[in-house]
Amino acid sequence: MRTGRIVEVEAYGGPEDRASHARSGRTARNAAMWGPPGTAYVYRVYGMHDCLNVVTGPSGTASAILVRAVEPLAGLERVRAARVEHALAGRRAVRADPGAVVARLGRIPDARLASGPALVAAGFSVDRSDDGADLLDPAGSLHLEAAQGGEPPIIVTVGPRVGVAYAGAPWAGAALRFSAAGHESVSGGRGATARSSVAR
DNA sequence: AGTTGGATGGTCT
DNA sequence: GACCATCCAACTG
Repeated sequence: MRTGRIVEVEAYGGPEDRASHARSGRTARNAAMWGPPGTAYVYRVYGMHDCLNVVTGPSGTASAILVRAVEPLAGLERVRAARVEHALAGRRAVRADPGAVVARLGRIPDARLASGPALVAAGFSVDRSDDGADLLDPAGSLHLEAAQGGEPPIIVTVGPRVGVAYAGAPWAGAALRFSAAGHESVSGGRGATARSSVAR
């Protein structure tokens, strides 16, 4: 069993949101976005990375949040093993020298095993076969749970969404990215950078 | 420490 | 045929 705490998300709206996959209306790829709240929307980007979204708006509105980063809480070695498995299944160049990949992944700090949208999917073995899944079903192999409590509280930082400059104003700059301030597991390359960016 | 470019394929124009 | 809701290695300074 792998569990983790979501520490970074981005909000995407329906067809009116020029940065949303729903901007061109309903297609085969984004059909899950129009499902009921709690539906998983999993898409592939840049030809190799899968990303997990959770539908948030009512059926037919296509609102969803992208899960950008997770703090692994349990099953850490399973998460790490999934990262290795995913890497070895991927690029041909990687398969040529698997030892180096395994070594590199072995050095990743626990907190950074799922510190990016594609890393969340890799670490928790989410792929497009999960597209359309009901994340509110406690019996589902992939599902959301309420926080157990006892965790340090999160202070939320807001900012613009990543990688959507093409959308233009006001969508590109809209403050729709929400992350745990100073949290080690948020995306952004280096944990040190993420921490210092909120220092004061 | 910061920047650049390659990998890689589905989707939309 | 262009464009991506990305990641990482290999550069430069």
